[in-house]
Amino acid sequence: MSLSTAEEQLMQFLWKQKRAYMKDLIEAYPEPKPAPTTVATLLKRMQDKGFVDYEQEGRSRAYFPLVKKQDYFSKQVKGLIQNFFNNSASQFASFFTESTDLSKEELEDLRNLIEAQIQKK
Amino acid sequence: MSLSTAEEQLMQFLWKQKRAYMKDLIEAYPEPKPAPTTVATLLKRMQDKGFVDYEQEGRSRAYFPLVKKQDYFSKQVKGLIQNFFNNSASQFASFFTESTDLSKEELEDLRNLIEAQIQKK
DNA sequence: TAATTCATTCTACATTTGTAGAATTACATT
DNA sequence: AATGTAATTCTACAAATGTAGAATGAATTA
Repeated sequence: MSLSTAEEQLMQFLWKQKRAYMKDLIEAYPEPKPAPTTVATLLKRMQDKGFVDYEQEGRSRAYFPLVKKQDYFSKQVKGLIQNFFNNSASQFASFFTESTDLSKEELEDLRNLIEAQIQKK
Repeated sequence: MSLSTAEEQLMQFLWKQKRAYMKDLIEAYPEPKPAPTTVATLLKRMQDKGFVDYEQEGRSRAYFPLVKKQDYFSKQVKGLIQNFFNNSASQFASFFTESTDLSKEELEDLRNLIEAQIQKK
């Protein structure tokens, strides 16, 4: 089960805020903001899908993510690699570094990082 | 406009075959294969979305992709980077190399590749 | 206390997606 | 020519998604 586009957007706000009330979530949206009922529906569905939960806190609810952004993200990338690179992460990596326009500094940082990883092996 | 999951799967077959008849596409599916009408519907929708076209070839049609796999893929990655790394490709890259479990050889290949890119700048 | 505000639930409805039957057409084969 | 077979079009329908009004409840404030 995964998130739809609208749900994912909302999830982003939730990841950023860690814990949020309806009010905060609506505020996070750019204009034109959705109706509170819309957000409520999305939250409900996301809860059914197991991505968020809430804690009743006095009058209203404090919503929070159940899934870590990192984990969700990893799954996305894994999916992409599977679909487009026949599951080869390294093939993905080379395509990525070639097609993305990284600056010299960024490339150097990246090289150092990889260097460090090689050392570990 | 982007492809739905089912459409994307079909697109993968089309990218692999470059040019294909209905028959070939259905063959590409694993069991249980979808009904021909299902594939036809998907192709129609993909055509409306501008992702495929066909050439009438005698009795039947030769379908072919209008969008390159690379381009489509790039857009996907760009979207991910935007959503999860605030548009920083280098941040994405480091997260990627850390979280993916590349072998020593793969890492070395990657380093060399990056090294070569740095030289170019 | 009455009026206002905010969150939540219920209900609803249009659009998109996944899937395919029925009918039609056009060739392929007997 | 008669029949089988594959491709296409039309139609349909259930599920998922995007969006929100109406109603309700509860807290806030005038």
